[in-house]
Amino acid sequence: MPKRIDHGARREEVLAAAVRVFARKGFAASRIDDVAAEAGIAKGSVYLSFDSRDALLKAAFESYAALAADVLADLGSGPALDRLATLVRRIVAMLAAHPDHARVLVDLWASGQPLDMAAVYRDYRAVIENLLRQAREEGALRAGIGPEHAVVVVAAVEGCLLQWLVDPELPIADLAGPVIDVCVEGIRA
Amino acid sequence: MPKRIDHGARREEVLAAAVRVFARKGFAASRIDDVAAEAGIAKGSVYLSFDSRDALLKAAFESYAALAADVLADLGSGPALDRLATLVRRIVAMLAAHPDHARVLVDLWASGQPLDMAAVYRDYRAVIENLLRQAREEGALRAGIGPEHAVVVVAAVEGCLLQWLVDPELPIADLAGPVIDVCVEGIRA
Amino acid sequence: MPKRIDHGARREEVLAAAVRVFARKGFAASRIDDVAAEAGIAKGSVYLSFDSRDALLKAAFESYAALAADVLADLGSGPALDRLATLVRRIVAMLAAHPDHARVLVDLWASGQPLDMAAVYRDYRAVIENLLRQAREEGALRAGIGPEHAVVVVAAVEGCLLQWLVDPELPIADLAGPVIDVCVEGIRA
Amino acid sequence: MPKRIDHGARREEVLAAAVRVFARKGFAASRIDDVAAEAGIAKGSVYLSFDSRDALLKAAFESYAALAADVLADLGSGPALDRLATLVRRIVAMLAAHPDHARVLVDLWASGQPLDMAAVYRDYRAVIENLLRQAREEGALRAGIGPEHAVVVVAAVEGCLLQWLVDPELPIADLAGPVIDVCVEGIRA
DNA sequence: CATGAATGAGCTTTCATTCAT
DNA sequence: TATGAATGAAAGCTCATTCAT
Repeated sequence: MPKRIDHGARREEVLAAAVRVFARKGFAASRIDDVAAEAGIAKGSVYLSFDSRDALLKAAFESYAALAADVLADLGSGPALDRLATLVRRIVAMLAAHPDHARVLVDLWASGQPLDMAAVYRDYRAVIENLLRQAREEGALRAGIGPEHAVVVVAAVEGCLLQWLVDPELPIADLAGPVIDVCVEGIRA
Repeated sequence: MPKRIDHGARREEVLAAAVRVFARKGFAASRIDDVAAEAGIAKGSVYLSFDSRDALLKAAFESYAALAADVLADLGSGPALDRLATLVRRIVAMLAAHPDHARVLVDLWASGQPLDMAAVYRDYRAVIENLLRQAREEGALRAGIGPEHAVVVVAAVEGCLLQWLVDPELPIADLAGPVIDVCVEGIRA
Repeated sequence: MPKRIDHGARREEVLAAAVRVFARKGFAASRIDDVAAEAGIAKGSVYLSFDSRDALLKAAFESYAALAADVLADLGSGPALDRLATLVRRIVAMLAAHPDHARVLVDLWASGQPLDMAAVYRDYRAVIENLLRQAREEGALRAGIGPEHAVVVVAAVEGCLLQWLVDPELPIADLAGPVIDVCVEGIRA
Repeated sequence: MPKRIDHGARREEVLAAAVRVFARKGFAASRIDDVAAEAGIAKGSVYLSFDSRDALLKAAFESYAALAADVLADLGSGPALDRLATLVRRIVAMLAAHPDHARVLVDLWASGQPLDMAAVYRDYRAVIENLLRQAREEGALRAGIGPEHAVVVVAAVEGCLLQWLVDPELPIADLAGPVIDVCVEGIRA
């Protein structure tokens, strides 16, 4: 077997395999053997890239967090509520484009502490709070709506994700529109 | 330990203990020993009430589903959107009143087992679709909003729940208001 | 529930139930619950008649040993080889008449020490050695045959039993004839 | 512990250890731990070679069946009854040479599992039926004796085995002679 | 580096036995 | 006496992790 040139690349391959496996059977039912088989390497070799089974889940988390951070960054210019609509569309598109990562989210939610999911949602809300603050300054916001409603916008998107995860029949990709109808158009002045 | 008279009552006690344990450490990390200790009985005695560890999770699911069904039933009379607001308030109140059951939800979402969470959300959406249909008939609905936005309303509530589960700092009990602001008032004609 | 008058009778009932259960599923797979259910009493009540699960097997052994002893006793009068033939017929008839007891024999054979199966076969051989000794005195025995062939006669019968136990298709009841052909007629002078 | 090259060899070692343990304490009382200790490996390692405890018993059965098949094959030429005598001698020699395998036989008899001991004895009888048929054609058989007496010959051997298993004092190795006296010489014309 | 045999802690589940009623 | 809920010691099996090759 040839020696590995790029440790990082192998790590990515293994992680990708792990995410596929976790998505397929759930983290709890996923064995290191499964991940190794999916990656096409030996069980022990998984440990060359990751310290433990939990480290794989942590990496999957970080991988998702990076995806999410990408989406949250650089929303362009224009009216704040337009940027909010763009944000919603992008998140939904991202989830639909990475169904395996999305599926792993339930395991991340369920996995106790050491994964700072709270921070992910805190950042998420912070971005939207900012948009709402700007929309308020632009006078674009209906009375009674303010940054404190960011949690509801996040909820609408993540709640759609959740329903899709629980019931794959639900067409996640088509849900950006309805969410925007309610959470963007519904709060417009 | 004395003889039990009521098998059903003991079953409820064990289930309640299990739900507390699952809420505290997550289902994956919960041992039958933990449940037994929490219930104050011997490990083997858990099996007098439940066939297996998985059966405990299933029972927790059913227990939650019953709670949810209660909330969905009997929304009173009055304008449909008022009933929708009531529904949202009730669900949030129910979740806040049963934080342990709520915490177990992530395990139910993550559980690969045949728990039919999908049906729970399907029923949930169906109730709201009806309310939206009635609101439409009452002429209470803004243009562009219809039964197909039920998924967003469910999402807003479940998404708040999710954020709370992931970050217990978030005051779930205070979130009914914001959700109603957006998802009820925001869709009003 | 009425109180028991006759402890011994209840003991017999339980033992009979146990023998049926052991015959049906083998001792290893037989649970105290099974025996209790078969006897129509509660699990704990089995312990009123027997000290332990092993005690049931021991009792089954003693029960069989008594059956066997009965057959060996009182073979009537007449030429020794005729009595030997009678003995063989009786043993086979006894086994065929008590298939449950017979089936339990394999568990008795397999069950290690504290059951003195060795003594049963020792007694068995002793009786036949006596018959062969008498046959010899009667001049009824072929040259080269003597009391030391008792083990073979016992073997022929028990070997038939064994084949029947392993393969219930085999008609045990019809096997006395062939055994006598070989083991009685075959050793006649 | 170093890496194993030959999986099959390790399997044989574990099986041999298992047979020794089963012979010593009986299958019912044999723990996987015991087998592992006897084999000098860790408990979990037993499962690298065998799927379950029952699989060990099945393998022991197959191992014995192979031994038995060897003995039944290739009885040489010569008069059928001489070959029958050879067969008896060989079986007894085989049993005496493999006392552990022989001891496990009672567990195989008692095992409720689908081990098809019946087939072993069926084959066994078929071989002897053939020999008796040939003896008949050779005119070597006493009147009244025929292939239907094969069961008795098998019984005589297996019955000796049984008595030895139940009472190890009995000198199995010396029993071929008496069996032949009765079951071969006794049926000769 | 890569491998996969070996390990053994840990977990679920079973069930003989006890004993309060 | 009769009951069966309660117990808890066992035991089978799994699988993350290690490490000799």
